[in-house]
Parts: sequence; C-alpha cells; structure tokens
Amino acid sequence: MKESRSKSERTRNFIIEKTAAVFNAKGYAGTSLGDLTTATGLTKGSIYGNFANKDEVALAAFDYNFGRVTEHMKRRILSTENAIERLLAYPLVYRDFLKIPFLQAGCPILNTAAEADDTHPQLREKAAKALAFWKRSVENQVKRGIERKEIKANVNPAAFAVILCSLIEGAVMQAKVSGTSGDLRIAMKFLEKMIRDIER
Amino acid sequence: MKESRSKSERTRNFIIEKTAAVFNAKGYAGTSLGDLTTATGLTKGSIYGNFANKDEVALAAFDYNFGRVTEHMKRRILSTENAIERLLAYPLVYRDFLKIPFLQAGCPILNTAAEADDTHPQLREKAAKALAFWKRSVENQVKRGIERKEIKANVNPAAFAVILCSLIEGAVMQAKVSGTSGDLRIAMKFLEKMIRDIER
DNA sequence: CAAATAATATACCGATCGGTATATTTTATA
DNA sequence: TATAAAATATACCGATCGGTATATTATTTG
Repeated sequence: MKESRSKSERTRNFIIEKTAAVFNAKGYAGTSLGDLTTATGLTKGSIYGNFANKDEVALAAFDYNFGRVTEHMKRRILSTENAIERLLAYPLVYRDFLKIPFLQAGCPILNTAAEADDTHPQLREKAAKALAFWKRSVENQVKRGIERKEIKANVNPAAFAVILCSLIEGAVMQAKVSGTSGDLRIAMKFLEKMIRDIER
Repeated sequence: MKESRSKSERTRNFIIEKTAAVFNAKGYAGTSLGDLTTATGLTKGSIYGNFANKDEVALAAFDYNFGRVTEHMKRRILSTENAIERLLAYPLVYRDFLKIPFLQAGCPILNTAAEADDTHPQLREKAAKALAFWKRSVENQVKRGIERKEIKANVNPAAFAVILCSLIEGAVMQAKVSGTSGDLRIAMKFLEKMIRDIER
C-alpha cells in the first residue's frame, strides 16, 4: 500500500506546520534558521533539503497561516443561513481572536503586511493578494445578500468590505499591542450593529 | 554665547532624525547597525558614544516618529473651530497618508505594534502608550464636543475613539500593502460621514 | 593659544547569520 | 534482504551581526 505521500513531502509539511507560528510571531527578519531548527527539531541540512532558502519557508508558512484563518472562517460561515448571519460571523470570530490558539500572534495578513510592505516584495505580494481575496469574499457575500433581498439594495458591496476589513485589522492590532480585548469587543460590537443595519 | 546645546546632544538628535525613517521602514529586527551608519554617515563608535545599544536608538526613533505624527495632527486640529471639524482632521490627514513624506513607510504605531507585540516588550509598551494617548485625545475631543453642544449627547466618546482608530489603522495597512490609496479613501470617506452623523 | 576634555573613528571581538559540501542514515525497490 | 536512492545530519564556509577597547580628532575651557 502506498504511503499517503512521499517522505520529503511529509517533512516539508511538517516544517511548515512547526515554523508557521514562529514566523507569524517573530516576523521574517526576526526569525532565524536557528529558530526553524529548534521549532522543528531538525537540522539545517534537513530543512535545506526541502526548501531552497529561508524565503521559501517563510512564503510557505504565510500560505499555511492564511489558509488556517480562511478555513476557520469558512467553517463558521458555512454553518449560517443567510447573508446577514454570514457577515456576522466575522465580528463573532474576531471578537475572540486572541483565544484562537494558532492566531495568538495576531492576523498573519496584518503582521506580514506591516513588516514586508517596504522590505520583502514577495511577502508583501502574498499579503496583498490574501487581503484582496478576503475583501472580494466579503464583497461577494454582500452582493449575494442584495440579490437574495436579504440586504438593502443601496449598500455598496466593495465599500462595505473595505470598512469591515479595516475595522477588524485595526481593532486586532490594538488588542495585540495592549494585550487586552476590551477595545476589540467594542469595535466588533460596532461592526455587528453595522451589519444588522444593512439588513433589508 | 552658549551653543544651542552640547555637541553630543546635537549628534544624538542627528542620529535619531536620520535613523527614524529607517526603523519605521525596516522594523527593529530588520534594521542593522550597518543601516544606522549608512543612514547617518557616522561610524559605530560615534553612534555607541551617544547610545548604549541598538535598543536605545530604536526607542528614541519611535518617540521621534510618533512625535512627528502627533505634531502634524495637532497643527491641523488647532486650525479648526469646533469639535466636528477637529475630528474631521483625522480622515482628512490620513486620506493622503502615503503622500506625507516622513510617513511613507506607514504609521509608526501600526508598524511597531505589529512587530514588537510578541518580540520586544519595551517597543510594544511604547506603541501601546502611544495608541492609548491617541485614543484618549480623540475621546476628549468628543467629550468636549458634547459639553459644547456640538456633538450629540448620546455618543460614547471612548467607543467612538476606538472605532476611529481602528478604521484608520486598518485602512492605512491596506493602503500600504496594496500600494494604492483607493480603499483608504473609501474608509476615510466613511469615517467622515460617521463624524458628520454625530453632529448635533 | 595650550591643555584638558569630550566626541568620533579605527580596528577588532566572539557570536550568529544564511547557506552548503559531504558524510551518514533512512527509506524505497529489486 | 541486498542495494540503490533519497533524506537527513555533520561540519564547515564567509559575511554580517551587535558591541567594545583604544587611538585619533575636534571641541571646550583656563
């Protein structure tokens, strides 16, 4: 019986899984190869047998981190029934952001964007695309809500998505830097009200 | 006639002024002593004659960067006549954020918070205090507006400050990572409307 | 202007950086 | 199970890291 995947593919994933949290917490420049070996228990040789360089690990780690957030949101969204409830999943999830274990170091988009925008074009690009994907996703949810007559027709889907993302990212940053979630709750409560206000 | 200040004090300020932008762009971990010597044209010996270590330069650079933003905002705010106009200064300033030369690398609070929250307690603390100062300042402006009957009495000043800061920081991040200011404009237009809506 | 002092530059430190060539071990295959 | 191949570990590379002792230069002061 064939192994689920090749050995190298398994260790490759193992490395990504073990180092993704480190990159999210310490950033690209702040994460050394030593951090990667201690996080994985592997040696440099092993890591460089599966990745060309540190960049490649960091890029894969970002995809992994963003994938986990996306997956988490998708699961929450799919268990809803209409557009309003679907949008409400965002404030509900991010209200308890600091409690979600794999995201205690903060939103990977925010962290990566803040570090890489002036220093690392490839990472910046990945963060930008992730953000664009997220916004488009929200935008589409609003559009469908309008089509299904669940959301007021005069709502601007793209603008609404920008506001939603701005509020969340800005509030998450504040929660992370202060170490408290009081203000995050306030911002998410406001977002919740904003969403309920566009219900038709 | 006495010199405006001692030589060392002048070079100290010179170093801060020249390196502040580098720290804001590259972050603490991403900025090396080599970056500091090239930015100033001085040598390590000169820098370490005025600062104990890299941390001390970084902390001073943050204060400098935050001071410049604060000063810039204060000037804009003082030229206004009432609470609403005063609050409107925020979206008006941040709408053109990317064009303000000393802030092209982004908001120092955001950049520092995102990097330092899990890595550098001293910098994290500075970013947290700066953010708290900003929020309190907005909160007080709302309070005074209510007292002067310029703002509706049912507005929650603290909550309003949190929303305003979240929107700005989140939108600035998006502008930085995308390299465009379209979405920043959208968010600031929304904030502008929010402010006008609390006028009494 | 000379001497004392303060400020800056030079030259160097050990440690760690990212990365690699090669030896060793593990895995897959015949 | 023996052997080929793949994956991992070891040992090392030059460069750069943050930092410092000391020499040199510039500034202040008597």
